[in-house]
Amino acid sequence: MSLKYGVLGLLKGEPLHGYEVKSRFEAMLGGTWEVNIGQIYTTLQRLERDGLVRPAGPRGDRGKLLYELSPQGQKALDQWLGEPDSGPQQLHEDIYVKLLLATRVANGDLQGMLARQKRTYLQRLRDLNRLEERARRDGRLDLARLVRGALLHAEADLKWMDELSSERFGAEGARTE
Amino acid sequence: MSLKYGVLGLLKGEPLHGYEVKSRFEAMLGGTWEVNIGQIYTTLQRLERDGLVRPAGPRGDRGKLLYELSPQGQKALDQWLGEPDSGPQQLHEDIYVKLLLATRVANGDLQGMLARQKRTYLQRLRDLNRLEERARRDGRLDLARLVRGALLHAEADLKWMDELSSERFGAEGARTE
DNA sequence: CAGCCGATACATACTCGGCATACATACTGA
DNA sequence: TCAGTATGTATGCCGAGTATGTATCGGCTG
Repeated sequence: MSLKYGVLGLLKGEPLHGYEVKSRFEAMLGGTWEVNIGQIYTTLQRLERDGLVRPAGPRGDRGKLLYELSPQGQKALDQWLGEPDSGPQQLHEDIYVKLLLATRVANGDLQGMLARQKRTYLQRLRDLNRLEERARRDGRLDLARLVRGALLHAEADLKWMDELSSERFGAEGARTE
Repeated sequence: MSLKYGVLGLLKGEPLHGYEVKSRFEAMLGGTWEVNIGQIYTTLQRLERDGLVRPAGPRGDRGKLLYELSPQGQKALDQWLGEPDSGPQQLHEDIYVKLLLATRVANGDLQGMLARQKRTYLQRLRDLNRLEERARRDGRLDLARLVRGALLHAEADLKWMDELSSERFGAEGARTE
């Protein structure tokens, strides 16, 4: 999502060039997020266009161009950090649409779908647990905290699936016309 | 997110034109998702380009163009419904980046940030509860099920914030260089 | 009733940001 | 010299929003 502020945050403190922004960002996320390199550069260009970052000096070594935070960039970053994250609000996610369509279209195999979904979440739980363990082993407590959040989400999803699959489904409420 | 399959699913059974796809979609989501009209048409064009839908007859009334599902579209829809949703996997969300940056940049006001975030989630809980109640009153049990999922997520987020704010934070593990 | 007016049904075009692929080039170490 | 990595640019798709345009319909007013 918002590479934009990630980049701003990394630039706070020391100027970096594009490629290094990429590696710092990925390191910060503990390897859980491989950023596309092209995206970094377009993001930097847009940030420059909007006056939030600026080149710190002329191009160096092999075309390397250091960027630094402008005062406005500083301000924008602080503001973003200061306001709460609204998250992907509401029901704008694939799983919701899939559930709705499954009840009205594939009424037959809804239980199967729930079971598959459940298996998916279980797998995620396992992955996240391994990730958390690794983060702690590496002394990356900050990362472990993030993973903890993701774990809670996966557990919530699992619980949801359990609730759903213990309901008896009918076509109730699935009509819209 | 994936309007694409939402559109396919709505087209299953009866041909519709763009504007009506929009209203059906929004009705299906119980008014929690106002779709952009332009997006519907571009989505339909792309689906036609990819052979998943096709015009059902010539343009009618006032330029109205009915679309219907092609056999391939049918197949694509069934496949999508059959596979589990992978969800926004990993830690690619704003809140994670924000937390990381907050610990390493704004170490001072992390507790404040957590508190604000908690308030945001509480508000969401209230909103979702109202929404669920309304859905049940309207006999939209399918919708209520979705809202239940969103509620569980919000609760998980809240729990996460509680865990975090009862930790004592240091700069441990926040270094990457 | 004529005529106008605002709402809504219906569609297109344009723009921007996110994200991915592909490509180019220089350096560096085996 | 060959593989890999550091570093950057160009290009294109898709999601999503804004703006615009036309036809119809249900009024309200003179």
